[in-house]
Amino acid sequence: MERNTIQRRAICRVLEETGRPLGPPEIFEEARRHAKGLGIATVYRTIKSLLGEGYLQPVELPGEPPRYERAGNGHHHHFRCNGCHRVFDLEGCPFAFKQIVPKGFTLEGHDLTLLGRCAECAA
Amino acid sequence: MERNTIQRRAICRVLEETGRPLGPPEIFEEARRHAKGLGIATVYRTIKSLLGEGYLQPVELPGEPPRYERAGNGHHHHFRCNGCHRVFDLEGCPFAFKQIVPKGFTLEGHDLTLLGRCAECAA
DNA sequence: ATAGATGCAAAGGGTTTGCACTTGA
DNA sequence: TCAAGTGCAAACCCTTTGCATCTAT
Repeated sequence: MERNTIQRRAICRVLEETGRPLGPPEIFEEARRHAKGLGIATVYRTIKSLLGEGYLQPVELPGEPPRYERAGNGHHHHFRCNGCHRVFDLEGCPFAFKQIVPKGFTLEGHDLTLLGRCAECAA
Repeated sequence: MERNTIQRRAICRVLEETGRPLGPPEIFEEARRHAKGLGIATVYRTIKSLLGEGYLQPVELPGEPPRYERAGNGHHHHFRCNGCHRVFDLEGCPFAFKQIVPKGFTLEGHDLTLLGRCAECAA
């Protein structure tokens, strides 16, 4: 992936503008509007390439297919709305997870997802 | 699912004896040893049935296919070993997640997975 | 001009379903 | 006995890959 193609620009633009983690189908739908005839295979290939470049990072939520967001926002977690199923970034992680780790186990990382209703869906 | 078949007994037994969340392939492999000729479709069908009965509950970890464990152990979280990739139950959840929820959002639940090395793999 | 990128269609991998056969009650 | 349950194979869905064509440089 070295060329600056219409398809690649469209995909990056969607991810920039949306500002929240998106899955391949969502990216496909949106990017297609800026790149007529876009194929789903190109979306998958471009995501893979952008991951390799460090432009994107995967957002894996329990029980859901992977989403992707712009990399470089530091350590953070996510909130998934039970109403619209959109995913939002959360800031801060002031939790001492080590206290529930069994003896002998070594803690190397963690994944936290909060669930509920976003501001729009709570209303 | 009303009959007490060899296949069903084998599947339940594996889940009982292992005591940690298992995925369909893992269940299939083990249960096959107690039920010759067991088909993978039966594993999926039986899991679905056992979920419906409340005998099993799903364990969804980020970026991984679903596992299943016996239901009824109350609220808890999981630890996935980066060495052997097995998943263990954790006890306790003394965390105030609400403090990182944005204004206007309503918190209804959470998923927490700790990652690291189990006692065996840490050694 | 030409290697990289794309679109289409076919192939993969995991899960579900249709159907004839088997089996528990 | 006979409907629930099973095994097999085909169908599905999402993702990846092969290949001829297109295109950014």
